[in-house]
Amino acid sequence: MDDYTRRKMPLFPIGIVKSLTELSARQIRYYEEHELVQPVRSDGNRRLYSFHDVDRLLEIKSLIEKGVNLAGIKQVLLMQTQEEAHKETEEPTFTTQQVEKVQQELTEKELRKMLKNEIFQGNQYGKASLRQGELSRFFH
DNA sequence: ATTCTCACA
DNA sequence: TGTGAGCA
Repeated sequence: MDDYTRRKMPLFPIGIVKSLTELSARQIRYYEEHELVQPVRSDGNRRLYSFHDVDRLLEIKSLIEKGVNLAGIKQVLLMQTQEEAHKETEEPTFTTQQVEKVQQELTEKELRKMLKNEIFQGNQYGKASLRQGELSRFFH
Protein backbone atom coordinates (compact mmCIF):
# COMPACT_ATOMS: atom_id res chain seq x y z
CA MET A 1 0.00 0.00 0.00
CA ASP A 2 1.37 3.43 -0.99
CA ASP A 3 1.70 6.43 1.30
CA TYR A 4 -1.09 8.33 -0.44
CA THR A 5 -3.59 5.58 0.33
CA ARG A 6 -2.21 5.30 3.85
CA ARG A 7 -2.76 8.99 4.52
CA LYS A 8 -6.32 8.79 3.23
CA MET A 9 -7.34 5.87 5.40
CA PRO A 10 -10.05 6.62 7.99
CA LEU A 11 -8.47 5.87 11.34
CA PHE A 12 -9.43 7.88 14.40
CA PRO A 13 -12.60 9.13 16.07
CA ILE A 14 -13.21 12.77 16.86
CA GLY A 15 -11.88 12.39 20.39
CA ILE A 16 -8.38 11.60 19.15
CA VAL A 17 -8.54 14.36 16.56
CA LYS A 18 -9.57 16.72 19.30
CA SER A 19 -6.44 16.02 21.33
CA LEU A 20 -4.25 15.97 18.22
CA THR A 21 -5.41 19.38 16.97
CA GLU A 22 -6.55 21.00 20.21
CA LEU A 23 -9.72 22.09 18.45
CA SER A 24 -13.11 21.59 20.12
CA ALA A 25 -15.40 18.87 18.80
CA ARG A 26 -17.82 21.66 17.97
CA GLN A 27 -15.25 23.36 15.76
CA ILE A 28 -14.19 20.13 14.07
CA ARG A 29 -17.80 19.34 13.17
CA TYR A 30 -18.47 22.93 12.19
CA TYR A 31 -15.58 22.93 9.72
CA GLU A 32 -17.01 19.76 8.24
CA GLU A 33 -20.32 21.52 7.63
CA HIS A 34 -18.38 24.01 5.58
CA GLU A 35 -16.72 21.23 3.60
CA LEU A 36 -13.23 22.03 4.86
CA VAL A 37 -12.80 18.35 5.79
CA GLN A 38 -14.80 15.29 4.82
CA PRO A 39 -14.38 12.49 7.39
CA VAL A 40 -15.81 9.05 6.59
CA ARG A 41 -18.67 7.71 8.69
CA SER A 42 -18.38 4.35 10.39
CA ASP A 43 -20.45 1.83 12.31
CA GLY A 44 -22.82 3.87 14.42
CA ASN A 45 -22.62 6.99 12.27
CA ARG A 46 -19.37 8.01 13.94
CA ARG A 47 -16.81 10.17 12.15
CA LEU A 48 -13.47 8.62 11.23
CA TYR A 49 -10.61 10.95 10.33
CA SER A 50 -7.48 10.20 8.31
CA PHE A 51 -3.99 11.67 8.71
CA HIS A 52 -4.86 13.81 5.73
CA ASP A 53 -7.92 15.16 7.54
CA VAL A 54 -5.86 15.93 10.64
CA ASP A 55 -3.32 17.81 8.54
CA ARG A 56 -6.09 19.91 7.04
CA LEU A 57 -7.55 20.64 10.46
CA LEU A 58 -4.13 21.74 11.72
CA GLU A 59 -3.83 24.01 8.69
CA ILE A 60 -7.29 25.38 9.38
CA LYS A 61 -6.39 26.01 13.00
CA SER A 62 -3.28 27.85 11.93
CA LEU A 63 -5.22 30.07 9.55
CA ILE A 64 -7.95 30.74 12.14
CA GLU A 65 -5.28 31.92 14.57
CA LYS A 66 -3.99 34.24 11.88
CA GLY A 67 -7.43 35.80 11.62
CA VAL A 68 -8.58 34.18 8.39
CA ASN A 69 -12.32 33.56 8.20
CA LEU A 70 -13.93 30.41 6.79
CA ALA A 71 -14.40 31.92 3.33
CA GLY A 72 -10.70 32.70 3.21
CA ILE A 73 -9.68 29.29 4.49
CA LYS A 74 -11.90 27.72 1.89
CA GLN A 75 -10.02 29.64 -0.79
CA VAL A 76 -6.62 28.58 0.51
CA LEU A 77 -7.56 24.91 0.87
CA LEU A 78 -9.21 24.89 -2.53
CA MET A 79 -6.10 26.37 -4.15
CA GLN A 80 -3.90 23.77 -2.48
CA THR A 81 -6.21 21.02 -3.74
CA GLN A 82 -6.11 22.32 -7.30
CA GLU A 83 -2.38 22.81 -6.97
CA GLU A 84 -1.86 19.16 -6.10
CA ALA A 85 -4.08 18.05 -8.96
CA HIS A 86 -1.99 20.10 -11.37
CA LYS A 87 1.40 19.00 -10.12
CA GLU A 88 0.48 15.42 -10.93
CA THR A 89 -0.44 16.32 -14.53
CA GLU A 90 0.55 19.35 -16.53
CA GLU A 91 3.81 20.76 -15.18
CA PRO A 92 3.86 24.28 -16.68
CA THR A 93 7.06 25.41 -18.37
CA PHE A 94 8.03 29.02 -19.11
CA THR A 95 10.90 30.56 -21.02
CA THR A 96 12.93 33.27 -19.34
CA GLN A 97 11.64 35.65 -22.02
CA GLN A 98 8.04 34.99 -21.04
CA VAL A 99 8.82 35.50 -17.36
CA GLU A 100 10.61 38.78 -18.02
CA LYS A 101 7.70 40.06 -20.08
CA VAL A 102 5.19 39.35 -17.33
CA GLN A 103 7.43 40.98 -14.74
CA GLN A 104 7.55 44.11 -16.87
CA GLU A 105 3.79 44.28 -17.32
CA LEU A 106 2.83 43.45 -13.75
CA THR A 107 4.19 46.07 -11.41
CA GLU A 108 4.07 45.53 -7.68
CA LYS A 109 1.46 48.26 -7.51
CA GLU A 110 -0.84 46.41 -9.88
CA LEU A 111 -0.44 43.18 -7.95
CA ARG A 112 -1.43 44.89 -4.73
CA LYS A 113 -4.46 46.33 -6.50
CA MET A 114 -5.50 42.92 -7.80
CA LEU A 115 -5.18 41.30 -4.40
CA LYS A 116 -7.11 44.07 -2.76
CA ASN A 117 -10.04 43.63 -5.14
CA GLU A 118 -10.16 39.86 -5.46
CA ILE A 119 -9.26 38.97 -1.94
CA PHE A 120 -9.81 41.82 0.48
CA GLN A 121 -12.97 43.21 -1.11
CA GLY A 122 -15.13 40.49 -2.64
CA ASN A 123 -14.26 37.68 -4.96
CA GLN A 124 -16.00 36.90 -8.23
CA TYR A 125 -18.38 34.57 -6.42
CA GLY A 126 -19.94 37.40 -4.47
CA LYS A 127 -18.82 35.88 -1.19
CA ALA A 128 -17.62 37.77 1.82
CA SER A 129 -14.05 36.47 1.63
CA LEU A 130 -10.72 36.80 3.30
CA ARG A 131 -9.24 38.50 6.21
CA GLN A 132 -9.09 41.02 8.97
CA GLY A 133 -5.62 40.47 10.37
CA GLU A 134 -2.30 39.03 9.27
CA LEU A 135 -2.30 39.46 5.49
CA SER A 136 -4.00 42.83 5.76
CA ARG A 137 -0.45 44.17 6.02
CA PHE A 138 -0.11 43.60 2.29
CA PHE A 139 -2.89 46.05 1.62
CA HIS A 140 -1.86 49.00 3.76
C1' DA B 1 -17.28 5.88 28.07
C1' DT B 2 -17.99 8.27 23.48
C1' DT B 3 -20.04 10.39 19.79
C1' DC B 4 -24.21 12.21 17.35
C1' DT B 5 -27.81 15.70 16.27
C1' DC B 6 -30.32 19.58 17.60
C1' DA B 7 -31.22 23.81 19.66
C1' DC B 8 -30.63 28.12 22.62
C1' DA B 9 -32.31 30.87 29.99
C1' DT C 1 -18.64 28.71 19.46
C1' DG C 2 -20.15 26.87 24.02
C1' DT C 3 -23.22 23.76 26.20
C1' DG C 4 -26.71 20.54 27.61
C1' DA C 5 -30.41 17.23 26.33
C1' DG C 6 -31.65 12.62 24.84
C1' DC C 7 -30.00 8.74 21.75
C1' DA C 8 -27.26 4.99 20.01
